[in-house]
Amino acid sequence: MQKIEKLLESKNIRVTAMRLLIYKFLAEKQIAVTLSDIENAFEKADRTTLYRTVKTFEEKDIVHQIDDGTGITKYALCENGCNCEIERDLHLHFHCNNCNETVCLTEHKIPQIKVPDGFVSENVNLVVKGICDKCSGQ
Amino acid sequence: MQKIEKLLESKNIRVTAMRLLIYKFLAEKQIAVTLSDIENAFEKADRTTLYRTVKTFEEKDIVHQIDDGTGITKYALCENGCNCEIERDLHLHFHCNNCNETVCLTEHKIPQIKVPDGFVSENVNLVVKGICDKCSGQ
DNA sequence: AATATCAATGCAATGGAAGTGCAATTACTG
DNA sequence: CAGTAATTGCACTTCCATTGCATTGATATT
Repeated sequence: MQKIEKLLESKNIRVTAMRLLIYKFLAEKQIAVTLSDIENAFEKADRTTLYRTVKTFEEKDIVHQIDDGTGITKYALCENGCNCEIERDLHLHFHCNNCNETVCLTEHKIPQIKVPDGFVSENVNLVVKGICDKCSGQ
Repeated sequence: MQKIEKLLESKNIRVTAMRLLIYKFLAEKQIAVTLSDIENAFEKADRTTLYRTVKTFEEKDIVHQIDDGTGITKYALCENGCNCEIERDLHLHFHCNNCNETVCLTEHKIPQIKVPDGFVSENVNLVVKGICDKCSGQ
């Protein structure tokens, strides 16, 4: 618990009750969550606060944004080998068409993508869609 | 010009002036366009009509949708080796962070993506971001 | 401990994109 | 040419993202 406070301090953002709660919520979830998910979990809090908290986390590389093609932005903690700061580009996400959940497959590296001459690759967003392990009955 | 009519007929959708114009517009553009782009090009026409026309094209595999991470859905014609019908999944798109344009790199194949056991991959969306050939001064 | 300062929060409102219902119009069929 | 079905235009709604401003809360200084 102290660990979260240390983390926030190391990122130079103030430690508040709200931020601790939201961080904990994200940490408990193993999947990427939408703002609505967070809203539902903290009905007492204001949407804007949650929004700005997540945005702050994003700026400070505490969470990263995921665009899984559902049209709704999702967020997930930058840990478990995510290494946003170092290789902030190689995001591999899996979106389940059945349960609609999106998970980060951080342990699976993205193969090198070749682009034509004249193009400069700075960043890769890769979303694989299909059926996740839970839904495939496995 | 007759070619477009033939195409529409072969897809079993009616040939209308609107559809011919929108198709021509998409064909002229070498990049993926948003609904707003189309709106700006056809200011006399109604948003809804344009929206539904594109949706119809999408259903009939005349255009495909692109989610390049800008949060706004883009569309591009399914030609030049796109082969939506056959391998409707292997979309490689390049989004330029400078000019904000998105192009289809259909000639560049996506390498095989491995997913963990229990996950079933049905579909892959890959967007590479960076600087395009026009903007790199090349 | 009181206060000044700046950040964080809550409320209200806005904007943009996506989507729907319905009436009017247009295209095809016989 | 009439009838049917699809297409178009208008109005409206919904949902998510975002901003302005006043208020509350936290940190630093005295």
